[in-house]
This record gives sequence, C-alpha cells and structure tokens, in this order.
Amino acid sequence: MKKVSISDIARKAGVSVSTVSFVMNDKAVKMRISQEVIQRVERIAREMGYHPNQLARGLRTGKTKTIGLIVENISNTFFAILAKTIEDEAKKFDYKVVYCSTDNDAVKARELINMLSQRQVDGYIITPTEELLEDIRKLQADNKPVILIDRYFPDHKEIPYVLVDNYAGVTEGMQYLIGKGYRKIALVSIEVDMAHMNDRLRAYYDVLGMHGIGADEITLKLIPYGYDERSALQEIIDLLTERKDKIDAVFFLTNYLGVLGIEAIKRLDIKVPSEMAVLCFDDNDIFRLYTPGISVIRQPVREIGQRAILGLMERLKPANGNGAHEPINIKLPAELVRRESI
Amino acid sequence: MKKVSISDIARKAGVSVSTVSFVMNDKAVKMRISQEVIQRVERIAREMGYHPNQLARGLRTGKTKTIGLIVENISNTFFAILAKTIEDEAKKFDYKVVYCSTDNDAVKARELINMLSQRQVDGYIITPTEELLEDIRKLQADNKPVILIDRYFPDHKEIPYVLVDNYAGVTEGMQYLIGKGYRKIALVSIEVDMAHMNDRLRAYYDVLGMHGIGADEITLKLIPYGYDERSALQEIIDLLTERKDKIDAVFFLTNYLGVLGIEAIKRLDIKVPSEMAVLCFDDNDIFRLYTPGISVIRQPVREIGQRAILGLMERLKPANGNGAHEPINIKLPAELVRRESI
DNA sequence: GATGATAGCTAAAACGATTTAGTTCATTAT
DNA sequence: ATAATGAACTAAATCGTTTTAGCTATCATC
Repeated sequence: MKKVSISDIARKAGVSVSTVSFVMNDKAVKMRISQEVIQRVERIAREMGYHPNQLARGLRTGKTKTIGLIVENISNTFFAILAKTIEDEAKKFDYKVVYCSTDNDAVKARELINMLSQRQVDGYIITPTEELLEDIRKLQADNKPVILIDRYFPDHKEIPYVLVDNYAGVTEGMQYLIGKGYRKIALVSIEVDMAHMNDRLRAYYDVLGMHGIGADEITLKLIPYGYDERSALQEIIDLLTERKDKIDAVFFLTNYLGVLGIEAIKRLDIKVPSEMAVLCFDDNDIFRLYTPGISVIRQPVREIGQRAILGLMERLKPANGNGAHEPINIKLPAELVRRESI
Repeated sequence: MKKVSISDIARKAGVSVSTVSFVMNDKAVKMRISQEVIQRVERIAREMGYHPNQLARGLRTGKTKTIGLIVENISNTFFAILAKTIEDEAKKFDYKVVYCSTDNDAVKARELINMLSQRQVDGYIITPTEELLEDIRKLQADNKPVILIDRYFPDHKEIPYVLVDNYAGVTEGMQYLIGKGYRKIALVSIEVDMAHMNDRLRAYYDVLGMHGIGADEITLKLIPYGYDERSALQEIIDLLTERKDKIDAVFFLTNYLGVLGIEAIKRLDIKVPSEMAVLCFDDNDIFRLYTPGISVIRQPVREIGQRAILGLMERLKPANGNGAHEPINIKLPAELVRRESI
C-alpha cells in the first residue's frame, strides 16, 4: 500500500492535479469547479485514503504549521507541564509542536535551533541559555517569530518574553519569611548567569537590606550547574550540616533544588519548621504531599504556555505584513502558597 | 536575510547545483569533483551560512530522519522521562523526535498518527490506546516501522513491543506483601481494557488464588479513566474510609494513582505501614521522599526507551530490503524497591 | 456574425533538494 | 588518425504540492 498523491486522484477522476488541489483546499468554488467534479474528487480522495504530503506543501508554501519548542529538559516537571500546555494550546490553532531539550548547553541549543530551522518551523518558543542572544536575533532577522519563556534578555525588549515575575515572587517569599520572624535565611540557588536567576537573587538581597539584615547573617549557596544529582545533594547536605546554627530558614530557588533539599532534610532528620523553615520557588507534587507540606512560590505554568502561544500566533498571522507588533514583555505574578513548612 | 539555497551557492561558485549537492553530501570524491572545486564550494557554503532545507530533502529522498513518538501524556513523569531518554538515544543516531500526547483517546491517537504520517516521519514509537490496532497495521502495511512501548497487543506478536513485565512485577509485589503477612490487599487500578493492565490484574488474582485468599478478603477498585483528579481522589478516599477494616494493604497499579493514594492517606491520616501497608507500581520522586518512603515496583524506564530506539533503528537501516527482522517482543523485568511503607 | 463575458477547467512553473544519465575535453591505446 | 578511457563536471527529471496565467466552449449582446 503506497502513499496516495494528488496526481493519483487526478488520474482516477479524469481531471488535472490543479483541479484536485483546488478541491482539497476549499478553493473549488472560487475557481468555479462544478459541483459534480467537486463531489467526484472528494469521493475518490476519501476512497483512496488521501492525506496531503506536508513536506511538499511546506516546500511550496513556506509554511509548515509547526512550531519549535526548546526547553531546558523535558523530563523536568515544570517543563513537562509547560510542554503539554503548549501542545494543547497550539492544537487549537491547528499547529503542531516539535520539542527538544538543551540541557542548558548553549552549543546544544544552537544545534537545536539549526535543526528546527532546517525543518522550516514557522515559529519558536525558546527557553534560552546563556550566549544564545545572537542566534535568536538571527531568527528574528530571518523573519521567524520567537517568544522566550521562563528566561529572558532584559536589555533586549525587542525579543518577546513571557515569564513569572521572579523579583516580585522572591520578594514576597522573603517578606513572608521575615514577617514570621526568620532572619537567618539561607538561599540555595543554581550558578547560572542569567537574568531570571539574577532577579531572584537581587530580590533576596534587597529584602534583606530593607530589613537591615547584614552579611554575617547571610548564607548563600550556589550549586554549579553541571553537578550531577549526587554531588548537588551532597552540597546541600554539607551546607545544612555545617551551618546549622547559622540558619533558621532555607529558601530553595528552583523546583529541582527544593526536591534535593527535601531529600537532604529527610536524611539529616531536620524538623521542619521548628528547627528550620523551608520555602521553595516553583511548585511540585512532592511539596504538596510531603509532610510537612512545603510552602512555595508558585509559577503560573499554564498561563505562561498560553500567553506564549497567543503571542506567537499573533505574529504568525498572515497580516504580519506591517511588521509592527506590540511588544510582548510579560511578567506574570507568582503566588505564595502557604503550607506547613513556614 | 533570506534563506540560502543550493542554487545560490552554485551561482556564486560558478558551478552547477549538482556539483554543490555532491560536495554537501560527501559524494564529491565518488563523483570526481576536483579538490579545488570542493574547497571553493565548501568555503562559499560556510560563508553564506547554508543549511539544507530538510523539507526538500525529505520530499526527494523519502527520508526525514525524524521519528514520531506518541505517548499518553507528556506531562506525566513516566512519559516525560521516557521521552527524554528517547530524544537522547535518537540523537545518537542523528534522528530527531516529534512527540505528542493522546490523553488516552483513540480518536486523538488516530489523528496524531495521521499528522505524523503527513509529515513523513520515518518510524513510530507508540503508546497505543484501545482500538488502535488497525491504524498501526496500516502503518506497517505502509512499510513504516513501529515499536510499541508500555502497552501492547499480545495477540499480535508481529507488532514489536518493549515494556516492563507487568505480570511478573505485580506477582513479585503481591508475594512480597503476602510474605509479610498481609492478606486483605486492596487493589486500586484504572479502568482500561488493555493487555498491560489486564496482566497486572491477572497477577493479582493469581497470587491471591495461590495463597487461598478468597473473594471476601478482596477489595478491587477501578477508577474510570476519564475522571478528573478531584473525583479520582474522592473515590480513593471513599474506598479507604468505607473499607478500612477490610483492608490491611493497598497496592496502587499506576504512578498517578499512587500519588493520589498518598494524598488520600495523608488526608485521612492513616498510619503507614502500621495501619495499612502501601505498595505502588512504577516509581516517582514522591515515593522516595515521602515519609514513610513508599515501596514500589520500579519500571526500567530508560531501558525501555533505549531498546525501543535500538529496535526502531534496526528496522530503519537501509538494508531492510529483505524485510525479515527478528521479532521484538520484549518484556523487561521490574524491580521491587523496598522502602518503609511495607 | 463579430465581440465580450463567463463558466469550467488545465498547463506549467516553482519550492529546494537528490540522482541518473549524459556531455565535454584531454589523454592514452591501437 | 581513430577509438577508447577517464576525469570533471552538468542537464534534467523527480519528489508532491500550490498557484498564476491561460485555454476552450458556450452564451448573450449589438
């Protein structure tokens, strides 16, 4: 059983390929094809099980109805939910999503962009890595719409982004901790020089400063990105052991770190919140189900996905001739979810 | 900045497109293109930033170097990890993965297969739904390799599959429970008439039978598939409340149900394992971190992904002319991970 | 009975590659 | 001097669509 092409149908129906094409694309009326021919062609197409070859179509029209989604790691809950939302939302506009993971490696990210561009995707949703600015501008110069998610380049407002308001989120978390009387708040973050993380860090220092909490009370732990799970866990265990008296609360700046944090706390048998309060940026099933429930700053994952698709679709609309779109620089509010860990 | 095509290069280099094509495909030597021309073409291609258009290439060659991955739901941990493994493994063979979620809906699954087929993917890795048999056979008739994962059609060994040995896994779990003295073992499963689930159910009954445990001691709860999280949780809560005395252990048959189970147990404040032992099929970070740690039957997720890709690649090799491949009917052993919940 | 309009199609180019079958020129063999 | 060989390329078909421009037959109009 071989693939059926438009010309197979044409032959069988005794008409030209153009006619079949018009019928298949609902242009038959505009092209004044007779009702009789329309019916015949449609019937034969159905009988033969015709499905248009999207490669050929894409080659001819330059549109593939496909968008490329580049995340850090699809197996991470945050990105997995984001991907699912984006898949669902894109479907509403009859677009298909192709996703891939960078593992936060700029070289890999660059390769992925190339790969997607070779496959002629119509637009991109990207979780950028460091050093990816140039590649993204190339896409834009190429007239391909791009929306950044989760991370951004704050000095380049011409590159649209949709993400959580990291600064406000951490600020809220810190104020909550301080409001509850904690001062010796340790921060555990990942060592990556990107704006979204710097925003979180900045909020930490700003709030501490506002409350006159000095350097001697600060514990900051940055886990190098490349570390495997084992080493990262060890780092956290060491931190919580060595500085136990100098810490009365820990704030984990990512989902992944929070999970490791829980593991460390479990191993060290630290009582939460009596011995140490815990707060995490970004939610996860575990935090809800753990005992005690871990309070978190929740990101609006689904809304990020929805807004990203909406923005992309607007830029993909045929009327993009003018080229002037309103800029997309969206920071969505985070939500403090109070559980039992603080 | 417009896309650079092979003919742009040809023009600039003063040669024909054929020559450029040969150079770009490392066929230059075979086609006796002179070193001088090779160098020149390569230089110009590099300078102009040439990247081959994969649509055109795919249209001509019939190969897209892309495989389609259909899972139930990419936001579920199990499938997310599977997807990531498959992405990584495929990359080793220079293949790209396009994934999509069926939400366990046969209609959607069918649409996805069509969509992938229209995009001319070279092969498929599919988590089938019920009623998908015919569509899969069509792919095979079309000479497109398919490997099923996680689920299968046991009566159709000609459709290759890679999955965990569900029967053996549940058997091991049940025997462990019984070995520990539990007899009133409740089973919580999902209501779906597919072989992998029936295998799990069968193992449950077989082991009970072997130990002479009768109907009066059995509690079986099937959650209808379409239920949302809220309703499913309520069902489990009701079960654990109403039949509390008739249950001394619960065995959750999926990851997702186990998570809901924990939530129910937490809400009802049931002491594990003293009041009730807990076991779950398929692991999850939560089970490891929850207190008490939940024992599980762990699936070899990564190995499933690896074997699936390996099998697919073998069927994708150019030497598939003979058509005779050794059948792939793989059931990988599950592993009992003992924690504190039993 | 020439002119124009309209209905109902079709021919052919184009998209960007790959690939088969030549072509051209220089060199060697007979 | 002619044929054969080989080196170094090129022309053109092809994949399956879309789309523009044009063709033919019929009918109305003056």
